[in-house]
Amino acid sequence: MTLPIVSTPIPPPGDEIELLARASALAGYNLGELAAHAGLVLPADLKRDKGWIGVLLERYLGASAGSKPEQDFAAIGVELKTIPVDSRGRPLETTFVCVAPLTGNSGVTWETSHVRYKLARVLWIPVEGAREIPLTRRRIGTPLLWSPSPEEELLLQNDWEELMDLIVLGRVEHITARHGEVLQLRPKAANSRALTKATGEFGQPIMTLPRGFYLKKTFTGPMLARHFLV
DNA sequence: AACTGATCATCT
DNA sequence: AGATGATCAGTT
Repeated sequence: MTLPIVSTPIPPPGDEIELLARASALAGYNLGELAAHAGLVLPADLKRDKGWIGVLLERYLGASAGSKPEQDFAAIGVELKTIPVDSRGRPLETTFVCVAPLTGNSGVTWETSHVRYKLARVLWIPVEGAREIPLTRRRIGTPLLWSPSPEEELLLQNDWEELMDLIVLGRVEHITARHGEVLQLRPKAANSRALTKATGEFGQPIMTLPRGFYLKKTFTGPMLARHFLV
């Protein structure tokens, strides 16, 4: 297996087969090898570069880079997610999905939600994430091209509806990360001083911490496990 | 081990 | 301010 040339931006994949082939070709390489081959300087750790691995893999796979509110592979409708895993392939972190809308939610439904859109088709790439492993030696795992099963989608929908109901009812500040079986709502902000508009208990406008939807490890764990078992 | 709030970089 | 890419680190 040989690494693709990445010194020049590589074109988006034409279809899922091509995308999966590119991702599969990266499996087994470590971050030091991929960084060197791409001519990038690997950070000492991820403390100040939390999205570094995601950006690196975007580059190798031909994702439309940057911060556009679109899927990573818009043309083929696929989202890319790297997920840090332990030695047994279990997730080490929750997975950010998208920012939660805290205002203007009258009439929003699961069918039209950003969560459903983002998760409709995801290329999961596990990456060794144990902190004992130096960043340079952490290896890329086998990719998984995934869509939620009917059961998984129902779990997601139920949680999304529960959380959105609370938001609409002005109870966003009462929501904890325990609400939801598989989806949780937590801060997603530059820092604790960042505020956004929301609706309060009495329907009044309030300023609160921006929130995001995250997939719990109890969701992504079994999802990955099933894949690597089969 | 899960939860929880906080945080970092970059771009539009 | 809010989107992209997420992980850190203390507490329970």
